[in-house]
Amino acid sequence: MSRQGNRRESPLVERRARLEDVARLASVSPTTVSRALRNDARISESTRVSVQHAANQLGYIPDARASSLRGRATGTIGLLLPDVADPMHGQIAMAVEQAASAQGYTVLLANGFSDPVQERQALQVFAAQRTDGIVLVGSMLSPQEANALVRPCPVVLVGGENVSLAGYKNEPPTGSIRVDDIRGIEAVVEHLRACGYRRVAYVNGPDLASNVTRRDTALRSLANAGISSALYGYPGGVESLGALNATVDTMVEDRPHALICYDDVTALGIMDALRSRGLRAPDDIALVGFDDIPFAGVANPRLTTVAQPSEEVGRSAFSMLLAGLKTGELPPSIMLPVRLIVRESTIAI
Amino acid sequence: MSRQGNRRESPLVERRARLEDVARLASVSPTTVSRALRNDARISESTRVSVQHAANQLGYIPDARASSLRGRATGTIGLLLPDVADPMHGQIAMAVEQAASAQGYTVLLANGFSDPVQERQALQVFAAQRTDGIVLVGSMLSPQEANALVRPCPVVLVGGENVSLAGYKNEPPTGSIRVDDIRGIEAVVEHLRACGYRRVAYVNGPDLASNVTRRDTALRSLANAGISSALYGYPGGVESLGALNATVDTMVEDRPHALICYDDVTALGIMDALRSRGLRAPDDIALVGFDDIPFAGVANPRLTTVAQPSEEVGRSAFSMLLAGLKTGELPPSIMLPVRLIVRESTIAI
DNA sequence: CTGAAAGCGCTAACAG
DNA sequence: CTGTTAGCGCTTTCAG
Repeated sequence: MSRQGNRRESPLVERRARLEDVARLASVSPTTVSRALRNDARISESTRVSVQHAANQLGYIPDARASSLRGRATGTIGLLLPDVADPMHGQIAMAVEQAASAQGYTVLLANGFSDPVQERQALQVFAAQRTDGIVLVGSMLSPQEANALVRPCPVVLVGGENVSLAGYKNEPPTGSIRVDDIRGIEAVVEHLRACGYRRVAYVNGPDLASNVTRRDTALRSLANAGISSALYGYPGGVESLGALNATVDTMVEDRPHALICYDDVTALGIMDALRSRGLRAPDDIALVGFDDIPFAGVANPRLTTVAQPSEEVGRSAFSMLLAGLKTGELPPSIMLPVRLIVRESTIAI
Repeated sequence: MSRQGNRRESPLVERRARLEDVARLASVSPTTVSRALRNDARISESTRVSVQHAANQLGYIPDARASSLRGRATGTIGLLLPDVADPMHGQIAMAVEQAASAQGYTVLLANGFSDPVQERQALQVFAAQRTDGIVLVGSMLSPQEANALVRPCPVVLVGGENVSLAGYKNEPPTGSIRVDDIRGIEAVVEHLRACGYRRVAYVNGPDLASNVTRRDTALRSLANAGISSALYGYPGGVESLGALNATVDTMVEDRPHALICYDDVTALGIMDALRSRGLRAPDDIALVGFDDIPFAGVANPRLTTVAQPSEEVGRSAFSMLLAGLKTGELPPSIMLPVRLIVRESTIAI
């Protein structure tokens, strides 16, 4: 009975079946069981059936850790994003998980909360778990640091890197996915110009590449269009929808004609704060968001925004990772298109 | 050099450092390294320091699979919910992950999409990964089946079980978390009664315990209050916000005074559909939701709803699981309180 | 305080 | 077509 002979035969605490238990029940060797269960070609049909039967009878579920230890891959990927509770990130997470599980991969999830310390910890955990690959969304870490932390595990970057100075300009040529923030904002500015707004402000987001790109593009395009511009501070994420007061008070004084907000969550929060002060979009101040989260379309007024294909971002991230896993090299970076959706929060004046 | 002697000394492909590499560099045995790195009490300070140094130098990250294989626990938990992209589930997921990682646990995420087949697969994956415990949110499976699939892994149930006939009445006395749907809906009905609405309808949700409880309670309370009631079909989740037309057309004909919706997502979708038809809450039809997702408070009109403590649900789920892991027995089931939040979508008539 | 040896559950060589 | 043997990287007895 091999090395297992000293194991208790009638354990008081329920024990999971092992390969050897199945082997014994089916009267074959563990190797044969292993092969039969994985549909190895060189196992006879009759053996396979009896092994399957024995396995079912015992409720045998192979230990993924043990097999990955001997084999190569773990069949797991790590997903690190700022906050799954955020609508945009939630959609990306959903899509990544869906794509991954369709290919037999399991997703380890971690929230970084835009905190470099927490992000590093999460990456270390992924490394310790030996994930086959990692999807990193909206990280505060430089691609270099992230890669170094988990090397040689491939990492796909979504939404660019931390922005210190010109850091965001030299994006990696490979394994990175971003959305066309520049064209999106350019379309917004053109739309606002066509509407006739002469004083427009940008409402800042967190220190991520996407925000910097959107802000810089907005300010530049506005200048090019001869529209006067201003900049407001970041009022906080989805958590603090009611805590925008300081920023909004300033707006009420300045009374810009239109606001380009970093994202929809920000725009919706401001829309509400404005309403509390008796102001309504688009009549008093026009409002534009970014992302097109599901609630943007049912806000009142419905929010004009730049739609980004969040689910496709998630799917692409996983398939890029999968390609990297198979070929040993990550595919070239891609830029996903966005689309201006004009709704009710902007109007020609 | 022990059994590793046959390994390539200069691997072309970068290799992760192993315990043995650290041991060699620090001139101690692997055992000592293992103990030093885990701060075992019986290692001298000097040894510990030099081992730490060697480990850092090599960028050593212990293999969690290997250590869990020899030891007992994997330090992972499985989280299965219908859809992380849903605001409510996203918040729960966030809270579970946050609580888990604070205790050194890693979360495996899976979306079940309210599909029993996908839920079973996900649970099998968790079992294969040997998660220490599982948090099951809004599952379609019976607690019995779920437990059987992953036994002996403890599972905490959130939001009750599949509902076939009276199935939801005998909830497990242990390891289960739910919110007080009954009191929530009773408060809603009382509020609507006080407002003076005489014809109220309930808008159905998916076949989950929470929906059945809310619906049954609504219908019963309405009858008790002498208010005429009706029932509308489930118009779909967050995905199909624009696809409520059939249901809404019926409403426009029937013209109930108020609608109690299964959840906020439903209510917000209906609010928008009503607006498309020129009807506005609360003047034409009053609207009540459930959950108090972040966007409920910034809708226009702001949505009257029953607030449930989603993040606390997530935290409680994890701490209940943790307690179960430590004591070997899941704590008694708990019921979390809810709170009616009256906003603008209902008003006294 | 430290080390040698024996596995955790499984799969990948090698035989036959 | 099937079985035997040796580990995957780590921790844990059991000896010093």
